[in-house]
Amino acid sequence: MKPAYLQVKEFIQQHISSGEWRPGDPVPSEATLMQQFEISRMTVNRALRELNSEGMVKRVQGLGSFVAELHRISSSLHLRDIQEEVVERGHVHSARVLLSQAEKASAEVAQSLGLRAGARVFHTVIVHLENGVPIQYEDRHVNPAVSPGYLETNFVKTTPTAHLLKEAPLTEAHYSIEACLPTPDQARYLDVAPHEACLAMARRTVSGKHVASVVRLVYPGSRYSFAGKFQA
Amino acid sequence: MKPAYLQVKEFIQQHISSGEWRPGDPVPSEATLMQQFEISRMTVNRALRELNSEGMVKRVQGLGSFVAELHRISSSLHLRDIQEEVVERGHVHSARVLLSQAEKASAEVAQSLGLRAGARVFHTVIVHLENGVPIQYEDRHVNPAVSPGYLETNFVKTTPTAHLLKEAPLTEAHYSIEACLPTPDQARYLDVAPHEACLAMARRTVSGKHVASVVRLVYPGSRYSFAGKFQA
DNA sequence: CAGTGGTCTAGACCACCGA
DNA sequence: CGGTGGTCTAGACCACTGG
Repeated sequence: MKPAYLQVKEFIQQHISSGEWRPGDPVPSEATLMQQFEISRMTVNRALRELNSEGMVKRVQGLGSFVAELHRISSSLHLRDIQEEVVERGHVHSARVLLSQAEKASAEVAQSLGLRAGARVFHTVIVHLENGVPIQYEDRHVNPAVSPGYLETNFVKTTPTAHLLKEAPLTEAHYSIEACLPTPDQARYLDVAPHEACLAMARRTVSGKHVASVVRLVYPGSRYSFAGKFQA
Repeated sequence: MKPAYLQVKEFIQQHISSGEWRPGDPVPSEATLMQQFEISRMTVNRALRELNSEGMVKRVQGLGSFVAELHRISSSLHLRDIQEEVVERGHVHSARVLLSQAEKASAEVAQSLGLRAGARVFHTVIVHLENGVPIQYEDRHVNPAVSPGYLETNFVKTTPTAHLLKEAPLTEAHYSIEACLPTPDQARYLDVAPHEACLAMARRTVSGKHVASVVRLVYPGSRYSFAGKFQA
């Protein structure tokens, strides 16, 4: 037997996704559902509370519960480690380190990392391969305050993403996905034509009070896509 | 005074994001937190249950609650109507209908829509503009069973997305984001150079038992990006 | 076995809304 | 005012885990 709160949830979801209850329509009140299902109010409350936090219904104190506007169908992207992703597909991950050094930050990099221009930062450029085929060009700048030992890491065995996640639990990350043409360097190391469209993700990760790292990930357009599922 | 369940949530979140409790570490049990906060078990349970559904902790019956692995930081993309999006930015949306007709489905389209090859489908191609500048080329095929009156819609005033959302509440949608070069047609109507990289989203929307629509949305790489925030 | 989370109840008090 | 949701309690029974 399914839990009572789940039965209530499914009952309501069914009426919504069948189109019988339209966005804006009132959902039966807690009192009504209590009687209908012969269960306690806490149980009904849980069902409605969860539907609310899932964006399925909207609740207003003193007024009632209503079917939510349905544009709110959403998807969750996850911040994944490229190595983990490749291994999960049953393939072999390898990496080629093109650069790994300390530098003085340019104005732009300093700004993104929340440091003053000219501050010492770590810079790595790594190409990730799946079964020997290049799939990601990773150009990363790291805040030394967050990971002092960053450059001593063996980036063939562990990725910067994995290392930084372990070093500094991150609290948030901003990203932007865009299309671009590869730079000559990127084209060479990703093994794509100079005019082939590429997918790029720019990402800034924050750990506590510090910006941990800024990175530009470039993927060959012909060999990579972000896929997912929106779900009600 | 903040609700007790929220205080417990924040207490735990603080210990996690400060790095004091690492991924895999056990979180205090319900019984412990009951005593510590002098509140009932239901309240503690709610706090932990919500943290669990938010991906912050992982709970195992019979074992305990643990700090979740932090790769699970995620972002929520929303399925938005382009018109709504433009208006929200305080700009003017307009549209140019390049094609709007019934057709016999090609094998590929029929497959995506879950119909037999040669079945009658609706096909629209529309360019969306923001303040007169083209930003999206929308090539869409619609299942007539889901929206029989689709072609009678005035697509200058309302978008296919808005119309379909209203017509058929959707239950899920699959998407894939990739980089591509524009076709000659797309380049012309989006007003981009033939070699400029573009961003494309392929999307298949499902309403109940039917596939409602398949669409390919092409954006000029220089004028559009998907941005967002991962959050713990 | 003892400890954990999963679920549920019957009642309670409060804040908010509209009439 | 009555109806709504927001929160909380003290207890209960169950299923699962480990030793």
